[in-house]
Amino acid sequence: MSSRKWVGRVVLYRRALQELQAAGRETVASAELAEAAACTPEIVRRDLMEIPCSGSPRRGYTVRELLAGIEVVLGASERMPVAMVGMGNLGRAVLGYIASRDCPLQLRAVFDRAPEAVGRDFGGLRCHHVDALPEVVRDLGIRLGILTVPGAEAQAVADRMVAAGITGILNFAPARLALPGNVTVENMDVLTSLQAVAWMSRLAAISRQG
Amino acid sequence: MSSRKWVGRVVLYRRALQELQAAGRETVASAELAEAAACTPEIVRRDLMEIPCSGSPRRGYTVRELLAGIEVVLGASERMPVAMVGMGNLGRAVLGYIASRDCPLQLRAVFDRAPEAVGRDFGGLRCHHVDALPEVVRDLGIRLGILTVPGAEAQAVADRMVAAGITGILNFAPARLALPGNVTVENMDVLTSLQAVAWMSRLAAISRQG
DNA sequence: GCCTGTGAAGCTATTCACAGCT
DNA sequence: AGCTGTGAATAGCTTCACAGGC
Repeated sequence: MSSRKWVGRVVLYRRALQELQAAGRETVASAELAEAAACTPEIVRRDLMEIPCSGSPRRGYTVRELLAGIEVVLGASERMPVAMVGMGNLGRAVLGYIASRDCPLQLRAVFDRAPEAVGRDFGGLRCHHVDALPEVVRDLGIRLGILTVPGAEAQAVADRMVAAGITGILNFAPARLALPGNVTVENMDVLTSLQAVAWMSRLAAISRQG
Repeated sequence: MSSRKWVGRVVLYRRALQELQAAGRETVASAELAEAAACTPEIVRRDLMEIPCSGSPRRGYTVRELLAGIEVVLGASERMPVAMVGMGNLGRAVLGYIASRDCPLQLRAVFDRAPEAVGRDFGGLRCHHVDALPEVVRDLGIRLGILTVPGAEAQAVADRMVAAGITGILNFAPARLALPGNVTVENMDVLTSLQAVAWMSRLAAISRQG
């Protein structure tokens, strides 16, 4: 039951729990977490069966215990190192997200190809030329990469990432990468998602009136 | 069978077909489209059952016919108008995607709250103050919105979008929006996806060695 | 009374298998 | 021989229903 969907929801539970903890709350019911993750209480309870914790009837789950359990399972305490290639608008925007407090990953190296970007400082990291990717990634033992380069360059850069030892890629380019099966790819395809909302909302409108 | 997943794949077929057409190809097999969309030939063939087209054995599908069929079904020829709120790094990055040739949607209005952004030109559009959202969206008949504001402001801005008549939102803020059921929301949650790749790739590594 | 934990049913999406056409 | 089109089987996820504890 540790599927992609499961992780996505658990990350949302974690986020909600952090807010609850900051607000001083001690316990929480599955229904409340369900609201935060836009799912049902049953799903929440099933998801939490994979987490070392137990809720008590009438009171719900202990915020502190649940949060600790989630962080153990997700390995959130490890601050896994990440590399990013492509420091345009998008790269800099993503940089902002990763710097946010509740991100359990740590950006350790950034790369670009453009001479005006190389050597510059981004979020405290000096931008390397993308040719340095193999050494840097290997030296720092980085396994995770974020791809924020233009679509035409995505495949080539991804190949170099994989050659350097990266096994997980968050791909923002509007292209499906062809990579070995042992590499996990998550696509953040803005154009596809935008067309999907357009279609889904139109569909909803049609089925409502029809 | 016109689900969210279906649209996502059809958009990818469309993209692949455009490239094939540009390259002068006349026919294409389901296996080739499957590769482009990272799925199986069977899925492609089932997906295409919703499209007005027919493949012929031994030759496959006619690129031109299939492309035309997809554009009819997706309504890609309409150039549906879109509004965007939040013109920071992220907003400007997304602007670049939407301007790309194969995006069948048209950005018609952009908004921000910051005085230094309001009045500025972004991709040929003069940035409005977010307070003008109701009139502008209503006047232009916009139904689709892109939310690229910081997480803390996302819910408030989304509420205003919905009040102004928007029924589909592409949400980049790391927060689940609470909106009426008739509004379609697609979440592009960078932090969640990043943690998902981290987990999935770690899981793959464990199951490979274990 | 209220909330958790979970078997069982139901649903959706994908894969298998293969008939049919050119 | 090669590729489409599709019934049937399967797998995965979600919802239903309810027993059990505080």
